[in-house]
Amino acid sequence: MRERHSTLREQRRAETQRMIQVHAVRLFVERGYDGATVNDIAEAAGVSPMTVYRHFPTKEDLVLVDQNALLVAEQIAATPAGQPLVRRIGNALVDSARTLAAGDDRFLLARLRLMISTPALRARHLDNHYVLQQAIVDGLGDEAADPDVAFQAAAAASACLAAMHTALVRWAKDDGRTDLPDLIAKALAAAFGDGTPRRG
Amino acid sequence: MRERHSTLREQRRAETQRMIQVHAVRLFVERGYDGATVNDIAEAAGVSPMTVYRHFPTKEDLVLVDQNALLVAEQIAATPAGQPLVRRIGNALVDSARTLAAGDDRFLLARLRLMISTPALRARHLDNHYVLQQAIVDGLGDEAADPDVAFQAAAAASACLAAMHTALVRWAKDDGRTDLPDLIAKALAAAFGDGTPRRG
DNA sequence: TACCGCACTGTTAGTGACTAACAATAAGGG
DNA sequence: CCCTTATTGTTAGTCACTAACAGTGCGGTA
Repeated sequence: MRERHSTLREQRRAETQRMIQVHAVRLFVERGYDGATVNDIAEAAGVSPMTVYRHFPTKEDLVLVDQNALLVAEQIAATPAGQPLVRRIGNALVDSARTLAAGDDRFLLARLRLMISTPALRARHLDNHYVLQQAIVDGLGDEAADPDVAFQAAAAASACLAAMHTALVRWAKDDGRTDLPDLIAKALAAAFGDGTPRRG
Repeated sequence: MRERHSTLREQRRAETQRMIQVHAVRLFVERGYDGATVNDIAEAAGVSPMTVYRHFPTKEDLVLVDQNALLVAEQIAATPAGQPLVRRIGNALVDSARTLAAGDDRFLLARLRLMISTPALRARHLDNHYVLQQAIVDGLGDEAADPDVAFQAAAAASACLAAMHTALVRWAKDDGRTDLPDLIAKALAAAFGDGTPRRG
């Protein structure tokens, strides 16, 4: 069989991956992103440097890896096509932030702070938004069959994501005390007009 | 004297810098970004690799270096404070694009295509927008004294820049045939509402 | 239970981006 | 003409990242 594969193997793999990332973020926080080499992280995690690279293709991925990205694209594609794009995308972002903020907290915050303060990480993080934007437009499918519509959707999506990023920065600056979904809603409102996306 | 410095020295420096960048972009287009090493570029430009690094701190800068960035921030700060932020920023972006498109063309297009297709360059390019956003907010000065206003301005600015980036991508895809300022205006309209940016 | 395939890991050697430190050259100002 | 200094070249080194090969243990199979 090819399906229904390993359980113990997958567990081990996921565990070492988690361990590597935890030690990486810890060292980055302690010494700064440039102050900790991949070899340091490997040693701290008790694995070989090569193993680190097999789990995280680049050093940046040690901070950036995160699965909730594509979730947003699906969420948008699932929303009814009636409302304007910025509202649909905005609502999806706020909702996904709600589920996101429900999870961990300190670890996410530490990673986010690293992403904001380290230029290389910040750049990659913003590029992920670009990729996500493409996914959003692709997820619209037939709705964006017309190139002009696709272009408008891309513009709206990237604008929404950028506004959300501003909220993330603010959230990190406030040490996670403020409500993230609310903050995102405020950022969207500031960019697109009062009360446009969402309410309540 | 420290001021009113060199003329010949500055000319030589600017010339070698331009030469390095021209050869770099040419080689990147020919062989791809990863296909041309900094040593290759140095050899092509007839300088030592170290000289390349002194003019362009990173390999990415060989494509990204561009002075029209800060121009936008000044342009926005110069606009009257009456209208809403997205409109002011949008107008400034359209205007700066107008002056930008008046200059060269093929070289700019080649660089832009590299920035879009190469993940590392695309990431850095987007990060430049982040830096520019900060500059825009700082340029508002007293207007953004209130943290909440500054936050809203940041959200609006980043959203505008993201929309502009979408226009740049489209422009590059159209091989520069369409009118860039017009395309940016369309992207802003798609994101922020029909007609000229914003209302209410 | 014994066997075999494959996922995971470690080791080694290498490339390429980037830095630090020192020496040589040439432009600018007095 | 002399002194300062900006610019460049050279060397040696660090670090992120890759390719290739070998060892080990899990997973299914006979």
